Amino acid sequence: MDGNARLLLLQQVNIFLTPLSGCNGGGGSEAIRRACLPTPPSNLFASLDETLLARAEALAAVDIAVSQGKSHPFKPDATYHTMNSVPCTSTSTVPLAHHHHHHHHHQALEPGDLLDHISSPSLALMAGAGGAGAAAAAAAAAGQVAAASAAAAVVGAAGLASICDSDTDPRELEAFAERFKQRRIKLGVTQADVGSALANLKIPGVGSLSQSTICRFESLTLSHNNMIALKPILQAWLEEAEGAQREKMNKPELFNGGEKKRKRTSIAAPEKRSLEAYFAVQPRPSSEKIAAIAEKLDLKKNVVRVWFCNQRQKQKRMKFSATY
DNA sequence: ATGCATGAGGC
DNA sequence: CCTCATGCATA
Repeated sequence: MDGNARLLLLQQVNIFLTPLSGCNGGGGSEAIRRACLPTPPSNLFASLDETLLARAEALAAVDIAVSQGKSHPFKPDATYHTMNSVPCTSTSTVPLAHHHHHHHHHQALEPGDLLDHISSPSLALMAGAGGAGAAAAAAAAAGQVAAASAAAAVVGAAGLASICDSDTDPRELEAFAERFKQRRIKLGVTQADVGSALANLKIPGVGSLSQSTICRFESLTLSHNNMIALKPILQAWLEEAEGAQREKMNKPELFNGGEKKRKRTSIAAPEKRSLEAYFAVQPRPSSEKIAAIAEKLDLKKNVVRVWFCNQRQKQKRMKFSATY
């Protein structure tokens, strides 16, 4: 009962100061664009059945012995392509060196958490094709335009002059996220509150969001497109909330009825290490491999499949790397 | 704050 | 079955 309440309170208090949020790195035009890499001609892992799996597990074993710290230089660079060729007012052209905003972790760290970097450095493949479509759809739901421009780069000059969102730049997003959090806290509002309050904005196509999503926005652990899509919405809320701070935002969003407790299967550390090792070798295993892995680790196949999906998603998240 | 999950939209 | 945006349940 009040466990939740306490959690929320903790979240409100969990604030860290921003060292240099004021830096204006306007020259975001040189976004990182790692388009489709030359696909590995042939499947090097073709003969992978027992051998590689075994090796992966061996790696995992070694990893157990070696891994102590959680810090490592690996940065899963984001793979968003900024196909936005709109000549907006985004011309400060001051390519700053990207400082690494450090993503703070909370107090309770798990011992065997993620260490997705046992990988051979050669694999940095990303997909750019499916992203645009899905992003466009998602953006449509959120009432966005940025993704639309990406999906239809050709249409850009056609008839839509409304695509002047000069916020494709990670720096700007980071700065906004930071400001957002600060102001939100100043309003004495929790992430969960923000999420549900969004529905009150009555923006077509925009409903409520969860605490998770707000949190992820603030900590930049969303995809680039997702960040861009959410920014204007959250910005709208922020202004609304600050403007009407004198009022009582009564949000009687009541969900009644069915209790369908979803259960979260927890993958034990050893299994997780193995999965990570497999992932390093082959991020996208076939159905058969997944089945094999699942059996070895004594996990449900679907659990393994979802794990790989989530792992891939993680890799694509907003954790920028230097653009040097 | 994050791990595992669901579902929509696509090939 | 994948990717993506999101969320429930939890550490």
